[in-house]
Amino acid sequence: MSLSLPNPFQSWFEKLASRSTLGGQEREAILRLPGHATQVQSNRDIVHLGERVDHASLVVSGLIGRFGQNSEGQRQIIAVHIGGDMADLHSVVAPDAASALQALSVTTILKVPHSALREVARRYPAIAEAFWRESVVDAAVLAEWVVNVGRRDARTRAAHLLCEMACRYEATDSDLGLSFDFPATQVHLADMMALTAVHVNRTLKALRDDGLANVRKRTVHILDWNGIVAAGEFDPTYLQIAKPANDNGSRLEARPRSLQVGST
Amino acid sequence: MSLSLPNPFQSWFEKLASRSTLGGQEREAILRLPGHATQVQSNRDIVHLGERVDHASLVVSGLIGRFGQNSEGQRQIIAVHIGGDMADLHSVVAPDAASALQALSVTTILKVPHSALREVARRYPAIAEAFWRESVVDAAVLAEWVVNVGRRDARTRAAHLLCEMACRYEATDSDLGLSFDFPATQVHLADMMALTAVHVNRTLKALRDDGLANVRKRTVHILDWNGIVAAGEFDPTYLQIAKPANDNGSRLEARPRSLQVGST
DNA sequence: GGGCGTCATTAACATTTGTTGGGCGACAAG
DNA sequence: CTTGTCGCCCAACAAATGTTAATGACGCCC
Repeated sequence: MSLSLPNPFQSWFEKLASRSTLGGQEREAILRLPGHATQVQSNRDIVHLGERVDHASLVVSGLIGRFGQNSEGQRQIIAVHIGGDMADLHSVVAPDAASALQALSVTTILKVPHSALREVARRYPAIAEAFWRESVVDAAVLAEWVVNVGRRDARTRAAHLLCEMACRYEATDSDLGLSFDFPATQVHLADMMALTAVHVNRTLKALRDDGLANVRKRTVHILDWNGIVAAGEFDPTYLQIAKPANDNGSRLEARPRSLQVGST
Repeated sequence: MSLSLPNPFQSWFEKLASRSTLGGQEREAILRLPGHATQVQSNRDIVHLGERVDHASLVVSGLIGRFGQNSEGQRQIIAVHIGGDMADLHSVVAPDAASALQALSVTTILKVPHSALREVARRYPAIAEAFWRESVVDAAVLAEWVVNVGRRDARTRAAHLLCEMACRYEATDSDLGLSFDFPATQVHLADMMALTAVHVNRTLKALRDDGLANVRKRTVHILDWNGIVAAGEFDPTYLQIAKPANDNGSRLEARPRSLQVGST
């Protein structure tokens, strides 16, 4: 299980460095960033809708959801963030929150001042570019969510979400590919997938009955990776997760349907 | 109608400058960017899925859609871009296209080399930040689309889309607030709203019958702005469109439901 | 150890949206 | 002028998902 949470900035840096070229100086600058640790209870706002923030939130452990503007009680989770994710890096350039950030479980975050982030970005252009690229990757995930919610039926949608989370958890710890703690209730899942909670229940039952995945007690067990990838029409390229150097480090066989990341 | 398309870079610069602080030098740098004009026929790809591009596409006139990865024939439009939009600025930091770009009507674009964009970003940190911010605003629009597709019924969804487009067209030309050319077919609209074309037809008829909007012949006429804003639960803040200096320049009364952009 | 709240589960029924199939008008090509 | 295509429009029926309501399991607090 490795001794989780070594230094939150460490794992964030690794994620940045897997997508952007960053040197030793940049590494030092990231690792020396200031941060204020905070623990948040389940279903409590981390950032309120419309609030102007002066810091970004790095998730240390737990689970965070970004909630879209709900009109008449209807909520929609726009994105989720797990340990190692900077949940609102974009707030550095857009401090007026257009959506709320809420803990989906007991979560500990590190509040990182915008001023410090701007400072490292100003000083190291490679970091500025890496920050921009992270925002772009977040947008790519968002785009995939539009497709998921818009054009896939409940079963496919659920399978796709589970595949995405499996890949993301595995990227933080290669042990977590097929079995990971995902502390979201069925109501939360409903808000992610744009379904009702009871239909989520029906759908998860179907996946369980088909031997694809067991989502229970806030833990996800993938029982048949190839099966659930097929059921979810899942292609991980949009996540822009670099392949681990030793490719048997991954329990998850990528199976792109139509495109391959260029390797030149 | 103003003499449309003065200099495409001019209108793009104005949009950038409305959200970011850019000075005279930055202005010059943007205006002097190189660009290769191209005309694209309706329903032709501008960027293919998986293609690696070395330029971004600035829309001069017409309409462009970004298409999500469709699995089994099902298509989903993730975003649309009108004149004055840089359709894939994000490709500068993520050149492998995760989604296709397609013209929805006869469209003319300006291909701007990534090298030139990187150059101005490297040279002017304020431009680098402005580019990042544009990507963040695009992501905010995407987030709103997730909500729209996920949590609003067909009627609300259509009204919301029309409101969004009205605001965006008006931002490019204040005459275009209540009546604008929107050359998307009902099939395109279906792909934007995650409905079938026949249900789009039903829905537009309902909006017409209710005296809210007339969408016909690829032209949109908003008949009752307050009515359609209410029907679409529309709050324009996510678009991050600055208010014009003389506030009676706008035919569109913003009517935020729950939050106001900070004005300090 | 009992009571209480949250979460998961299921059933019966209601509603929205999709599907199929057809017709009509505009327009371009022959 | 004829034919074919495309886009819009509509109706009848089918399927997916939402709604409401009830129950049981579990953990927490007093």
